[in-house]
Amino acid sequence: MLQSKLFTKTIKELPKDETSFNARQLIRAGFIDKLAAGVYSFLPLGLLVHDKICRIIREEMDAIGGQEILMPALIPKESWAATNRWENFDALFRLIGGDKKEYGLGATHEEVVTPLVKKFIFSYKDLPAAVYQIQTKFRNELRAKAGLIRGREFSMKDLYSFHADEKDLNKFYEIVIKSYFKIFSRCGLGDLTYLTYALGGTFSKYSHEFQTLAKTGEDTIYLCKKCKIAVNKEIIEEQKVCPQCKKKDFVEEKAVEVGNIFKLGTRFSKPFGFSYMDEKGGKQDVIMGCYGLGPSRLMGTVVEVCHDEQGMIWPEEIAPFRVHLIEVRSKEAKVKKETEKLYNDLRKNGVEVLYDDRDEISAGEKFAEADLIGCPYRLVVSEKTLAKDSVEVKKRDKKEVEMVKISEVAKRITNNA
RNA sequence: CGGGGUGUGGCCUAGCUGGCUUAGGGCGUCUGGUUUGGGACCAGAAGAUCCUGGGUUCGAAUCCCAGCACCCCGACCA
Repeated sequence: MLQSKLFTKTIKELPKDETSFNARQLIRAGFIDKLAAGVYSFLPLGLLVHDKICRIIREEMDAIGGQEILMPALIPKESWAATNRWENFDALFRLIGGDKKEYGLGATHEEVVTPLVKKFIFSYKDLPAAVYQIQTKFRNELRAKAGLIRGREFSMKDLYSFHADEKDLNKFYEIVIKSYFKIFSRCGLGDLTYLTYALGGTFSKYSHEFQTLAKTGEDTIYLCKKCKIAVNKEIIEEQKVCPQCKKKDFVEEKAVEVGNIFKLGTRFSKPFGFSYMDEKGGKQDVIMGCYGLGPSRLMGTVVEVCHDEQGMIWPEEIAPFRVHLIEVRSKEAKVKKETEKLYNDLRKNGVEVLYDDRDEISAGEKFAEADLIGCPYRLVVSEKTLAKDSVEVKKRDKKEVEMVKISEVAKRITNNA
């Protein structure tokens, strides 16, 4: 993309109505814009990151047999009433339609997905099944905070699985855990994210959270370094030992909850009468699991964790562009010509490039913006580099710069070196 | 929902013990010129319901009351 065509701009001052690092940086760099507390627009750069996270999630969900669907956000009161959540779900946005009909905006979708899947699944032969969606969720938080970490409107991937028995659910549940770790690794948070035991499973003793270590995190977890798993506050207050090694050798850490998975059992299949016929012709309740992961929150978490004083440092797979190509303005037409050529050449090689082709902007300003935006590779073309028939290559997370022959740049960048 | 803080051009802000404010500065924007490897420089210009409503006063951005919005701490978080 040509940066001269990008309608957003970066700003020098931090927004005063935000304190969280992720919101400040993302607003400053033109990735998002705030409309109201906990409600943000995604601008071109931010949407690119968000969509890349979603793409990774889709790939990993598809890989474990998840089938993507899209459910409505406008959910009639009757659906919620079936599980007594119309009255009991504090964070539900409730609204009234023109015909006085009441609706709740989708905060979670068990009440929709269960009757939906029930229409198609009747037999043990139809099980197991797993469906997921990526959709905007609404939660009427009493207090939105921390930028993208806790909004009132946010994106969420929710996967629901349906099984003939508990054993099959348990098997799939473990597969999802592995899949989630792949997702977090690909998003650059692999080393910082820990499976965390939490209460709240209606069918099993525990639910599980995925907690990413971050100094600015709102959660406190207790990490068992030996087992590489953690427990949350509820657990440590109840039993004070690691569920795995049964020792209480914990390190207290701040973290952000980036995912949460539950074994639901029959909690939703029972009220909706979702059962199946087993091999002997008997009627059995369907056993369910649900698995949440928020792309927008994940994006905010990455910013909290991956940055330096100059700006963001996007992990390669979710960066808005792989390369930020900077043309240092020159009186010699050659510089623009060569940079344009390189831009086209890189794109032909499948490299995503943000090309700072603006004529009026000083080199220093371009560098500062490149650091702020945080693409993994910065390429600089100038009279200086062209004198050596080269391009300057710098990785965002490294200090060193390297001169690379123009003819070899595309290879160098695509090779992941 | 309890407690605290903040609200001034698009952004960051000064002014806030009332009058010297025709609301000052910086960023950004526009015009002209100079610059050209780390958010450049000079000159000029445009751009403001001082959050909203009410009150006190000869006079309110400034004081009082009410409301709204945003941020932070706590509570809450299927």
